[in-house]
Amino acid sequence: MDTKHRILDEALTLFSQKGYANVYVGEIAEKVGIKAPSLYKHYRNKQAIFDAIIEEMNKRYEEQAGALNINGMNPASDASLYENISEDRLVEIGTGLFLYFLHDDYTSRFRKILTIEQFHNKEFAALYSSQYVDGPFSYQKMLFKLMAAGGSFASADTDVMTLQFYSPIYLLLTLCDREPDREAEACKLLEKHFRQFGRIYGGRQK
Amino acid sequence: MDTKHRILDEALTLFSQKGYANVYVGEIAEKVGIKAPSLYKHYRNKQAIFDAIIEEMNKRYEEQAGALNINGMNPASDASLYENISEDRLVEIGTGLFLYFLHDDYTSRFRKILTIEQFHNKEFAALYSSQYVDGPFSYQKMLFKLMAAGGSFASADTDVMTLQFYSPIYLLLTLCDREPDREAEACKLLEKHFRQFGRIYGGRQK
DNA sequence: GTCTATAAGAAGATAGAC
DNA sequence: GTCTATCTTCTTATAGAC
Repeated sequence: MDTKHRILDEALTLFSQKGYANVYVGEIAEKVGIKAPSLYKHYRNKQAIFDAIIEEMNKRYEEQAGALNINGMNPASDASLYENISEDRLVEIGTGLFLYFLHDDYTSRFRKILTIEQFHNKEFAALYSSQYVDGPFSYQKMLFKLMAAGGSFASADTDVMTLQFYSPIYLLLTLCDREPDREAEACKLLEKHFRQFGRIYGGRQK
Repeated sequence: MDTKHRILDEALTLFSQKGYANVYVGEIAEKVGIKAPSLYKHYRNKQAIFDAIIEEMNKRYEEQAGALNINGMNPASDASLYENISEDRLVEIGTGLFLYFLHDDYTSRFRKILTIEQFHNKEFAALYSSQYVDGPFSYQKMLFKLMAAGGSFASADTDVMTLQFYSPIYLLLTLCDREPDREAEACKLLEKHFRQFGRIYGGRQK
């Protein structure tokens, strides 16, 4: 990894731990193994480093959407995958979503930055909501609609179903961001949630 | 309100909007209507203002517990209130919990500070979890146990029930902290959640 | 591209008059 | 208790040698 990327990487880590204002340029430089002035050969100023992180994040968001098989243009194409779904598959989807968000190297650090900076301006607030509320919601809601259509799931109000399915994932995700030691506890509770959710809303099992 | 308290109040507002590091002593002083040096007659330094906020918060936490009728020493004394409970009462409890946390003047500002500062040190992380995860959990869990004992509610796994009941409140609370404009949307969704939760777990109606 | 030296400015805090 | 003036320190950023 070249110096420019290593600066971005160390800055991302530091910003995610302390927030933008508490990280000094000299601190980033030290982690990279250079002196502060050298850093200005790669980025115009401190803000430019932060902007580059945001930009990189936006780039990865596209890829992430792809990785999660979201296809906003043609959701019907994914239908076959979810029409007939078992309770185990539900646990698998939920756990996958949880562990992906929790452990993904870049995503998890960036989520912490958004958490810290969310009240600073509306852009950050909107970005946070889009990534950790509205995005997962519309994705999950789409799945439930497909599952209901396939007959393997109850066709209750999908908004509420989605809220009840995703909210525990969200709560435990933010809990583990804050206290990583509680991951095992969270996973145990989460699996119980998925099983019970499956019992409540699950229709004909395949 | 005397100057000392007004300093605390303005500092609380500013810290909750920008975080500790982004608020300057002169800024707090300006809001109060004095010059920065005058502020040092009331508090030893900037950190002392922050510490006073934490202390005040701890004091209010006790009162809050009282307001919510938590009686850890003798939970049975509250039993009569919850033994026979209707779906409407459930909505009332949930909405009350949500609106109390969302709008309480001091609580809501302090929650934002905790949100911003939660990754700074373990004390803040523990405080956040205690106030917005473990506290509400144990309170709500106690209620469900009483309700199950009273026969008005299913006696399912109370941990999962509590998670499924409270997580949507938590998610929508953090959403409204971030985007206050979405409060109406959140309340609508929340009521649907409570009704559906009541249908799922509600036993004999009274 | 990295360094040392240093400028420029911001922010916390103190001194001492009123 | 509040003010103006000032000190000190910290932090960003630049200049210019190598």
